[in-house]
Amino acid sequence: MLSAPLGADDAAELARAFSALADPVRLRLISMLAAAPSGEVCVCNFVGPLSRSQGTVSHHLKILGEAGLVRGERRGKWVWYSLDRDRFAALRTAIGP
Amino acid sequence: MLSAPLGADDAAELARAFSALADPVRLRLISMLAAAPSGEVCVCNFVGPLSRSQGTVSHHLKILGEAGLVRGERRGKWVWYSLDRDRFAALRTAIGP
DNA sequence: TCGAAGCATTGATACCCATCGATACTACCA
DNA sequence: TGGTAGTATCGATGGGTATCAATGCTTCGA
Repeated sequence: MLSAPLGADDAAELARAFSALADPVRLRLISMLAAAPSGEVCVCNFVGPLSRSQGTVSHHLKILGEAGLVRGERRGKWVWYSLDRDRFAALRTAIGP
Repeated sequence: MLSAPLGADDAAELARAFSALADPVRLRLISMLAAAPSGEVCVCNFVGPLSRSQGTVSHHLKILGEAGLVRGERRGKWVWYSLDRDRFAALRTAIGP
């Protein structure tokens, strides 16, 4: 983006990606995932620290998943989420040299 | 963000910055500024290519300015806008290693 | 001094989204 | 086969925002 003009379609797609980062709850979800030693956090471990209902947390995780920033894996009753660091790298180059 | 947990206040501030990038019109404003040889573009040169009213363009430039991503300088009847590349570098490190 | 051009601001409107409570779905266990 | 716990989805609601037309403000030239 910082090195070439942007068409309307490309701009819309990139805007959707940044929209996923434009919420404090989602940024905290990401930072908690980044700080987890195992790289994974189960949904039940998000609800308390974020002071949001379980439904709201699930909603945010879905948005991050649709943006390709996180992915979830079901193991038994729990769903464990982790970051897709390649996706973050791609976004970083979009606003970088 | 990818290397440390995020408090509620820090998350809110970072979310405001990404909110400024979460709009296709603003992303195109940024890319037009980045592509300009002189690094500057006057407001009147944004209106046509973006297919938005002058008031709407001014609105978006204000939001980008409040986010610290662009700044405007009045010269005569015209206001010339340019990027703050340091601000972009700061955002880049927020989502990177 | 007056008019015109460039830009910013305002008020109104339509649309999107974060949030919650309630409910449905899935997996495990007795 | 129920019952329970974890997760996802749904419907409703309040707040935010992109957009435009209209208006106000600033600067320059006649």
